[in-house]
Amino acid sequence: METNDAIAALTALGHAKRLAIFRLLVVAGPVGRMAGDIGDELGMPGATLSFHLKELANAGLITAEPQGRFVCYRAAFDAMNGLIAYLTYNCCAGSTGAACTPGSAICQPGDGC
Amino acid sequence: METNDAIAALTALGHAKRLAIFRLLVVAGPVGRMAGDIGDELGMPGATLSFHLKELANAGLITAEPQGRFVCYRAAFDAMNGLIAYLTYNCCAGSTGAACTPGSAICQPGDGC
DNA sequence: TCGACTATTCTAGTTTTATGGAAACGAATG
DNA sequence: CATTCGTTTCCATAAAACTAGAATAGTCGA
Repeated sequence: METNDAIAALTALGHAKRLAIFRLLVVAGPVGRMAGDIGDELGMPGATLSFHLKELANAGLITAEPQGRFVCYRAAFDAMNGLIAYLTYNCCAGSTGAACTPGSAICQPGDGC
Repeated sequence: METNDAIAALTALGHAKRLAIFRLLVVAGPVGRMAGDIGDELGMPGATLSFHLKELANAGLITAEPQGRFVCYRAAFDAMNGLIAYLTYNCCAGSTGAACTPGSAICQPGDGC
């Protein structure tokens, strides 16, 4: 992931509503969610939702697939992992000190963290 | 990490100069860098640098330690890892499908990725 | 105490981004 | 074809963020 892509992704995520949308899609997984479904769950007007969905799509963080009248949005997991890799790349100049354990904090429900 | 902390961190990082500062400090590791040192390397005026450093510090992404006339800035690795954990938490509702491998993309120089 | 040096705060002007009502668009349904 | 429904675009207003010169505050060496 290039610097400009990382900036675009971080800018897109640095907003309450967009982060909520993205998290919803991350949890939803590869199945994705319909646009209206997202709007209902997050309680935002269609115009506002569409604006933020476009921002996320432009940043490469989500993808849109029209299905008839509906549009299915999905998180772009490659982009998410690429962003994480960008943030932590060459952490502490590559040394493996205690402070630099990128990814060590990743956990899932039930992991006890 | 709470949602508001994550938003603050992502907003702070979603800016070219701040991301450059943060990456510099991530690579620098626990030793950190002096403020003027950062300004020299990134070529930005003192006032602008100070503004962005404060933003990053407010977001909890970096810490400042005055050392006489100088101020040493360091990346807050806990915050970085917490942010990554927030982004990927409960990915795909916890299933371990191929699309959902949070942290799998993390790599260091020489990893061949 | 003085002057040199480092860093921050003040301040104002410019630019960018967010919001949501209204209208328009496209696809399915009858 | 006409209608309905989900979604997007248009637009004007409102709000927030970026930038950097100038002034200020703290620290060190002489």
